Amino acid sequence: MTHELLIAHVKKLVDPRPEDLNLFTSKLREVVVTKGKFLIQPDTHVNHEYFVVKGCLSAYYLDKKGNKNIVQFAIENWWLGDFDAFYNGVPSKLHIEALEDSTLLAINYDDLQILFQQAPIFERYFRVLVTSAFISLRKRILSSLGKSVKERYVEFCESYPNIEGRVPNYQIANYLGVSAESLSRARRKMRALKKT
Amino acid sequence: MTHELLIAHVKKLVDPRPEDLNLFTSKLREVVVTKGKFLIQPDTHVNHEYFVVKGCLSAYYLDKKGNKNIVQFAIENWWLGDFDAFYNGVPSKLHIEALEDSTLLAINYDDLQILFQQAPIFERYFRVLVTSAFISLRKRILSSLGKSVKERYVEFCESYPNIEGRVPNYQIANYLGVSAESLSRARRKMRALKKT
DNA sequence: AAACCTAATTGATTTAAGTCAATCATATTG
DNA sequence: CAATATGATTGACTTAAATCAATTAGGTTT
Repeated sequence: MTHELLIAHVKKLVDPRPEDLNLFTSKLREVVVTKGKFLIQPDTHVNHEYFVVKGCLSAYYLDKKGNKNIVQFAIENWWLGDFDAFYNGVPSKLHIEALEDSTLLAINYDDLQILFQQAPIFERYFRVLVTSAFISLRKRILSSLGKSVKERYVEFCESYPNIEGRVPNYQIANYLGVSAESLSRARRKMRALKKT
Repeated sequence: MTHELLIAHVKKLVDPRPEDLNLFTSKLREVVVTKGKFLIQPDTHVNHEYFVVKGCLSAYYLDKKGNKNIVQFAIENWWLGDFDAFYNGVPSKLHIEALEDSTLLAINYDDLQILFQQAPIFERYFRVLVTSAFISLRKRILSSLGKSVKERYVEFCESYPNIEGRVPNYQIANYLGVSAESLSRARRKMRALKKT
C-alpha cells in the first residue's frame, strides 16, 4: 500500500494507536501529477496538504518583476503545500510543480480538523513536524545571510543529499538565491580543491 | 496579573476552557532579565520557552569566525527560546540577550508535556503558533534572497512596526544580514525619496 | 550521424554591497 | 561644562556576485 511510507513517517515522530492510524489513512486520497504539471497554482483556494510518496516537486512564487523564487523542493517523505493558504484560507501565492512524475497522498482541510478532534495524537504529529520544519528554515536563513555561494551550496548538499542529480543546478541556484553562473563557478572551485 | 497578556494571546488562537487556562497559568514562572544580561547562553541545556510580557530581547548565534548573526528579535507578545535545543534536547547554540530590562513568563519542558496531555488544546495552540512562525520565516527567506537592502529594510519595518527605535540600527542591519553602513545608505536614499 | 534542445560552463564587464577609516551626533557621566 | 561612549553617517576603495554574451556538453529525436 502507498500508505506505508507515510505511516512509517508518523511512527517516527509520535506513537499512535492502530485506530488512530486507521482513521488517518481513511482520510487520505492518492494524487498523481505528471512531470511539468501543477499541483497548486496561484490565486486558487488550497484545500489540501500533500505527502510525497514518489517523485520530486518544487514550490515557487513569482514576484512582481516576474522572477521565480523557489521556496521548497520536496521528494519522498516530505510534506508539501501552501501552509499560508491552507491554514489561513487566503488565496495561494505559490506554484507547486512536479519535476518528475509524482505520487502524493492528500489530506483535506476539513478532514484534518476532524482528525485533530478525534485523534489528537495527530495534532501532536503536525506540531512536531512544523516545529522541525521551522528549525530547518531557521538554519536556511542563517545560511543565506552572510555566507558565500560555496558555503551555501555545501550546506544545501548536506541538507538534501538525495536531491542532487534529480534537480537541475539552475533550479538549485534559484533556491539558494544565486545565479546559475555563480553556482557553476562555485562548484568548479570545489572540484579544483578536491583534486589537489 | 502578568498572565493576562499571555491569556489574551492564547485566546486569540484557540478557545480553551477556564480549567485549561488555570492549568496553564499554574505552570508559568515569571522571569526578569535586566538589560545586557542573558536568558540563554550557548552550550547550555535549555529547559524553558519564554513569552515576553515586557521588554525587548535578541537571539543570535556566533559562527566559527566569531561573527554575530541575529536570528530573532522579540518584544511584548512574542514567544522566544531555542526550539532546537528545547525540543531536541541538544545543547543551545544561541545567545538570548535582553536589549531592555525585560519580564518574561517561562514554561518548563516537562510541565509543557504534562500540559499537552491534560489540556490538548495547548498542543493546538503551539501548533498554530509554530505554523504561523514558519509562514513568517518563509516570508523572511524570500525577502533575504534576491531583494535589495532597501526593500528588505522596508519589509522589516512593516513586519516589526514596534521595534524601530527600540533596537539600534546596526542590530537591525545584522538581522537583515547587511552591514550597518549599507543600511545607513539605504535609509538615506529612502529619506531623499520621501522629501521630493 | 545530423539536427535540435536544454543545461552547464566560461569569459568579460558591471554593480551592489562590504570593508576600512574618519567624522559627526547624541546621550551619559564625572 | 568638558569628557567620554555609543551609534550613525559619509567617503574612498575593494570585492563577491550579477549580468550579458558566447561556447560547450549531453541527451533526444529524426
